Amino acid sequence: MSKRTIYSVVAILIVIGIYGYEHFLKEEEKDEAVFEGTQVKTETNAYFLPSSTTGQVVHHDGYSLSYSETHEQAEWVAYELKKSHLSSTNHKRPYFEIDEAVKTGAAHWRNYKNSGYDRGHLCPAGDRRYTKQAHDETFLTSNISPQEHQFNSGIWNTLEQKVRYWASKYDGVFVITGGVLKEGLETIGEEQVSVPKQFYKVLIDANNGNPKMIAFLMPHQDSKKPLYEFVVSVDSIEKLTGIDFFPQLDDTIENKLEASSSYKGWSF
DNA sequence: CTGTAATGC
DNA sequence: GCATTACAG
Repeated sequence: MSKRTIYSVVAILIVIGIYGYEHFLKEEEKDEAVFEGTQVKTETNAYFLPSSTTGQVVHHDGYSLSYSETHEQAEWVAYELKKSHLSSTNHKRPYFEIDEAVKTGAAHWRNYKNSGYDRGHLCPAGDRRYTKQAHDETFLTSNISPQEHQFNSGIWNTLEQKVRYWASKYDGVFVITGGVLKEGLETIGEEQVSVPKQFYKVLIDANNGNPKMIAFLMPHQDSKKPLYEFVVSVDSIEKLTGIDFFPQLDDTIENKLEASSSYKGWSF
């Protein structure tokens, strides 16, 4: 073969490659549009996604998030915890990585180094133990918030374990969680990652015809109080954060469920 | 479970 | 930077 022929073949291959790659990207986008738009709750984790106040929603395989560039962390992380997700498999802790899907640039883990605060998971690693891939995916810096170790390993951990208990008991729950982000918070690191003064968790169990919700709001400090002392209405968290939870629900149902601060139906 | 830190290559 | 080990609530 002459050099010229080889060059031609290479050129053609590159063109085919670029075309194929773009075609592939379009297919991906199309899938996602269908996924977010019309598909209902059977398989999707998009169905219960809250509104974003930042305009930057990122989807991963195991969870979705809305990233706040000003606070260098997610304003919410949302995921479904199915009963089938619960696993006792042990995985080695990987290193935290910058979430490349966050286009404004997610924070580096060095911001947390020697800050005195934990890299506190929002979507807990313990909820994604069913595969190594799902587990490791929680170690993105878009999925963490600075937390006091006493809080993280204390009452927050207790709440996360209670969520796993409910996921098992009610055959799955949908979880939305994050820190309450406001102006003027203490920050850590060069990138100024905000340290929330409160953390929230909102749950919905919609596995039968009678959906139920529960929401928790916790001060950023450990506590010996029982978990139910931290139950609040979803409405109050919406007011605090500006996030609209469950906008896809029928308004009548949404209004009724979100106004309630009762934990009837959730066994502690 | 939730994590940090020290050490060695 | 990565791997291993030790430690703490």
